[in-house]
Amino acid sequence: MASKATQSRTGAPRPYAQVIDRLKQMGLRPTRQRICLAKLLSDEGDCHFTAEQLHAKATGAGIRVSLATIYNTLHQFTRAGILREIVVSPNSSYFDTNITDHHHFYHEDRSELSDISGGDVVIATVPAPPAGTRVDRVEVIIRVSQS
Amino acid sequence: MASKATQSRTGAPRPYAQVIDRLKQMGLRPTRQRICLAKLLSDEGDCHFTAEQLHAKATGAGIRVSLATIYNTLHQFTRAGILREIVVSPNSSYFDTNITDHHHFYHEDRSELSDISGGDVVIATVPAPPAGTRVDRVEVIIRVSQS
DNA sequence: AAAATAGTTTAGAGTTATTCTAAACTGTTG
DNA sequence: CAACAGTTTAGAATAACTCTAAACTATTTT
Repeated sequence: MASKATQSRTGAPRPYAQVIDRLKQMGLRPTRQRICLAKLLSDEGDCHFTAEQLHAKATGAGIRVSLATIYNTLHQFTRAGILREIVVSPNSSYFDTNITDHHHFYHEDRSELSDISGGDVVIATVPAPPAGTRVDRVEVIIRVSQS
Repeated sequence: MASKATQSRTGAPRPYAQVIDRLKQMGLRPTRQRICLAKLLSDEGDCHFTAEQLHAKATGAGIRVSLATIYNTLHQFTRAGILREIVVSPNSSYFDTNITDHHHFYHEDRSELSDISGGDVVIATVPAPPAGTRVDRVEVIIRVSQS
């Protein structure tokens, strides 16, 4: 029999079960806010957003959650590896639901990120990291603007 | 005979002449603050710093300049192309006196940038920019930390 | 299933980096 | 050197977070 979390007694589908399990796996108590945000993000598909933008979208979707919780949750999700933080603008931090290895275009005039699909950036040569350090990640950002 | 700006009547060396000429070329009035900052930066050689750091260094060197002017000047110099802004940390913006084509290591634990020399990063494939846009710059940041 | 516990959320205050404002100042031009 | 236009600056303002401590809620214990 399926676990209590993934299937109800009645066998009816439980839309939040997967998300709840995932939160538990990452050691986060499945609170209403975290469940709703995780669901919102997983339903959305690959996307990029700032804390403010997520707050607006959550609020618009009827989720009552404070901006402080948005920030906490974004950082927790990032630490847990289900979100990536991308630093491209001095004005605010972006988060990305696509956690596969990939790079970005940054549209300077629209302040928007878009993914560069899979193997479209190939780095032929990577220098050795300075002595005593290891590489955490290689980031490529292609800044573009209206032509 | 050399221009008034680059050589004095007596033929004595004028340490600020070059810097003054450069400021004029970029359409900026050569004020005491701009002259001193430009001199400080050109004497320093390749380096990376935040606004606060430059302000501290200027103040330490006896240059009386406000933080607001540091910010103004950094942006003017960046617009003029003699400085590059590098966005790597959500906490503050960095500037780079090395304006040649190159990339960076970012030391996450020390919050410090270092240059990756010339051809040490080779990008084999660059995707076409999205329709209607042109590429302003390709940035590679290799994030490293103590190993 | 109530009580106890421990982890969460939140409003609002606090912080930090940066920008704005408007008054004082200074380089340039006539 | 006067007049003008561009600069600088102190201090206020803003924006994006982060912190705090009180209220809340999921989980565990009884």
